[in-house]
Amino acid sequence: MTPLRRNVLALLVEAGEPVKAYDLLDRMKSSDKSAKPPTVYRSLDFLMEVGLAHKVEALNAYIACAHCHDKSGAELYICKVCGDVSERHGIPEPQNAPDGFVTDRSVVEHYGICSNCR
Amino acid sequence: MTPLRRNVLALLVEAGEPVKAYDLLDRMKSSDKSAKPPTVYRSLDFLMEVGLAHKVEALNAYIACAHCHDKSGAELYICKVCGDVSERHGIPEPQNAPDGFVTDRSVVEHYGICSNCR
DNA sequence: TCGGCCGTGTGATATTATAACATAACGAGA
DNA sequence: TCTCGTTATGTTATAATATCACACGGCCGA
Repeated sequence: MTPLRRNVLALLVEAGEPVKAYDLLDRMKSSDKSAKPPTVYRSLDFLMEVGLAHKVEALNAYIACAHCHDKSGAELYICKVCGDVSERHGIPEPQNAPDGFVTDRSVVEHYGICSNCR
Repeated sequence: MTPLRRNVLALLVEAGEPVKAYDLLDRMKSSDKSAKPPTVYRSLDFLMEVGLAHKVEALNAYIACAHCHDKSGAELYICKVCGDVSERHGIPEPQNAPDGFVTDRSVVEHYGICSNCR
């Protein structure tokens, strides 16, 4: 874990909600003016690789992993009002996969309204 | 259903696999040289609105809906080798949503290898 | 000490998507 | 018929997201 990557992770944790790559980049620039897109994308790739971050596919945004202990995919519940994300690990095996289909990676994102925002 | 939209749908159906918006645009250009990005994105938005197409979020690509009879979300099984997509409707309600969370829309995409490609 | 790998710096560019405004097509009602 | 409102489309530009390609430097093991 290098300082750069640690910094990106810290920014994600601090945000506590999905952050766009270029927002992250802007925040990095306050400490490191030389930050450029590859800087942030590389760090994000690394963090996702080791399971410390997830991409929220339907938002093109990134979050710190709230569990930090495995690299399997997570199931995300995303409030469209406040942006809050709840994360669940241990997605059940898909029940109705086509015959013989072997799943590597699942993207599961539920968009709705959380109890605080109703 | 206008000719433009019908054409976009036809191209999606013909492709039979996820297609990128700009690929679609290139194909549209063979019949309509004036096609531009908004042309294709508007048609896609419409088709998704009425349930005739889906966006594959993790690929930034679009497919014709194989069921064509409802506008609820679908569960997709996507072969990383051949690109084939199987679609399932009637996703079960999420089992482990946070208390009081009301889901509007679910994105469920499983990436793996289909039986033909093993 | 050298060679290789890994991480980072840097500039450019590719890809995906939308904004903003203009024009056309069409039907409902005066 | 006229004209108004609504919906669809045309057009230019630009925003937002992501990657490529190449250079450099540090670290570590042979």
